[in-house]
Amino acid sequence: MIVPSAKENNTVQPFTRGPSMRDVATAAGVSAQTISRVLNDHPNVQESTRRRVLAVVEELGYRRNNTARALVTGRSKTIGVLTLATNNFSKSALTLGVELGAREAGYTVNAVTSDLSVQGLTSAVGRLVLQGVDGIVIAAPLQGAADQVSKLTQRIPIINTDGSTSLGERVVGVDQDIAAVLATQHLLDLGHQTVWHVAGPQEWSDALARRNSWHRTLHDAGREAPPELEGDWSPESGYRNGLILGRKPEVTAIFVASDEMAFGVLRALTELGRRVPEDVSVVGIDDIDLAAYSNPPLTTVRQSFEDTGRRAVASIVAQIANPALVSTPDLVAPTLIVRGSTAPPPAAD
Amino acid sequence: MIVPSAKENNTVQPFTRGPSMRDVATAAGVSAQTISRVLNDHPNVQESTRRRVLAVVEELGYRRNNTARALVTGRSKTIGVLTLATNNFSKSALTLGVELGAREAGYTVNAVTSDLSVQGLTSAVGRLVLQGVDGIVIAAPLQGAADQVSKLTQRIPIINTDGSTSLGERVVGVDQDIAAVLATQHLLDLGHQTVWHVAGPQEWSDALARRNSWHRTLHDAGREAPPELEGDWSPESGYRNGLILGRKPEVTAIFVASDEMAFGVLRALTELGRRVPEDVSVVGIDDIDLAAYSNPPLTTVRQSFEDTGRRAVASIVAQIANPALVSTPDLVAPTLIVRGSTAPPPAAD
DNA sequence: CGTAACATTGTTATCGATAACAGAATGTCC
DNA sequence: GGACATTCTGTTATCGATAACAATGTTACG
Repeated sequence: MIVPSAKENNTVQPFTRGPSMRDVATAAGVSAQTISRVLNDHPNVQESTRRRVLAVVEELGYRRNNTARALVTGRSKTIGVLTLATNNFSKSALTLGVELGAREAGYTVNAVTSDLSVQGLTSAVGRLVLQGVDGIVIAAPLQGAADQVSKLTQRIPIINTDGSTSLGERVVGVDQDIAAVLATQHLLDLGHQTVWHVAGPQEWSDALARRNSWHRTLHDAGREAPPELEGDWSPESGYRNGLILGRKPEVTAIFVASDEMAFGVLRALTELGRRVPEDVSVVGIDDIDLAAYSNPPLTTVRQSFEDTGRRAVASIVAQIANPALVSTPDLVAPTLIVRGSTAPPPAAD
Repeated sequence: MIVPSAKENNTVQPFTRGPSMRDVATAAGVSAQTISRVLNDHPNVQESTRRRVLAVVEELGYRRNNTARALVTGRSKTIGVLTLATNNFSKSALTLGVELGAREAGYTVNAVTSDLSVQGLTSAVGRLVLQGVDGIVIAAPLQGAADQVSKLTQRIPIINTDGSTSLGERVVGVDQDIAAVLATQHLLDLGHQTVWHVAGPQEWSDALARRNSWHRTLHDAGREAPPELEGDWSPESGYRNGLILGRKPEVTAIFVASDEMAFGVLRALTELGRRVPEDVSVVGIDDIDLAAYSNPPLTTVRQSFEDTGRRAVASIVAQIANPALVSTPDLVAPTLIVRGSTAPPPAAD
């Protein structure tokens, strides 16, 4: 698809640079420092000079070189965000929130992805550090990589949205204990004897927290907790586990650790001829955009990843401004959204 | 949530810098230039010096400062990607592809989002340019912003994944004509008299191409094209339009311009008591992860946004390496995925 | 053996901005 | 009116790397 252009560029000219601050200074008849002052809104610049400088800036189409600026200030005005290299709703919602929050705070976002390996995570963080980001939002379970990552980021504020405190770093997110209680209790309140659980990958502390909270809620209600199944967040894994659960006649209520897996569960139950919610009730977590449009519409626990991303950035920015700040975990409570996938259990025969 | 730390940091020390190339040079007893040579794999460095340098690098935990490097080389090793500030499948799949492609090519990704306004798009591109990205992938309709954007990016390779050639820039993506033909013809082949269309926002040239191709396909088959409806890519807009179409008894086949809208259509039809696919057939576009798990599973036209993202980066990287390159549009053909949402029309009464 | 070609390393200038300091002009107060 | 603060602007050094050039030492070969 790519062919050499007709007029071959003989002069090796890797790139052209635009006008520099010096060019503007010369054109405006002032020193470069004055240009810098104007552009940085420093006080003590005469109004007439300011106007003249801005006019020349406009005329030359001058744009400040942030690389040079970053070099001398030590600040890149960039925030890094690390996610897994998968495409799911929560990941992209969080990234969006980070981007929006960053923009409002005058930062841009450097996004990297990784797999779950220590090697992958470490190198992903390494890439961010190398790019000189001013702070990092991590939306992935670090696990064994925590040590190496913290070594890399000694001088950089870092925050985790996976609920993990393994790094001792700051945590921003949604209270997963509450989320699981809301889901489980909702099903119990409807009259179900017990609630089955399709958990997320247990290396995610969010998933672990949901599982534990589900278990505790059942226990507190005096119910036996059935063995839990585990998925990998994918709809396909939900489908697989749905087939297993759907074949057990005693299953009447399922709490699925993510909406995307819940879609798979719904599909499996339908294929097995078990009606939702008449025969089996299903609750998800997340409230993805599509949750209201499944058949039946999915009852779920809403957590705003976008908001989490924004709060993560806010926290990072605060710490950049004042490294002496320490913060306590910042968790917000999710809310239950009741739709059509839950109902009382079928009348006992 | 944020409180001042106990031990107040008195010395105003905004940040600490790690060891520099000079530090490594001193420790290794060579010049800084030699360090640079070793780190850049230049030839003509004696094996013993190379080893000594690498040892010192390791020992000091030295990491090269990419900002300084970028300043002098004029290359930031960063690629910018511009998307809309929404969270849909295609956007995040594309971003993921860009990230993966960039990583393989030794680049990182600077992601910005925008709304559809000229002002928003211009400033988003401006932010990327300011950050010194080496190339830009645009996944949004530029429309009126094209002029200003091209002014900003004169010196930077740019590529568009929305099928739009308004900028004269290079285009990478999926052939939307074929996509719409596949969907429409599939429904005609099943015996439907005509095919209704829920289009995407017509400012997206992809959406426009699908609409035109749908129209042409019907025309070529000698069928009357019914008036098309238009959504905004959201499931909710699909739902709204689905309610309209579902109330028309003559509607037996609907081609929806995205899977997410198709979910809304499915939901609306179900609520109206029209069975899919027995009464109405529905085809989407994209093949999102959840498409196989709707009720019924969605027949759709698969296009890999991740692949598009990768190809976009490959093209950008090629042009960075050789600015003299020109390229023709690089479109790949999508494939039809037949699932459970399509069937022959109900027997005429 | 002398010299060209090559291998290896060092020196200096530069990228484009900002910080820190310095100097000139103006204003203020007793 | 003189001492001193204040306002405005310029000069110099610096951030951390690389490019271009220079300077050695080494090898090869007629």
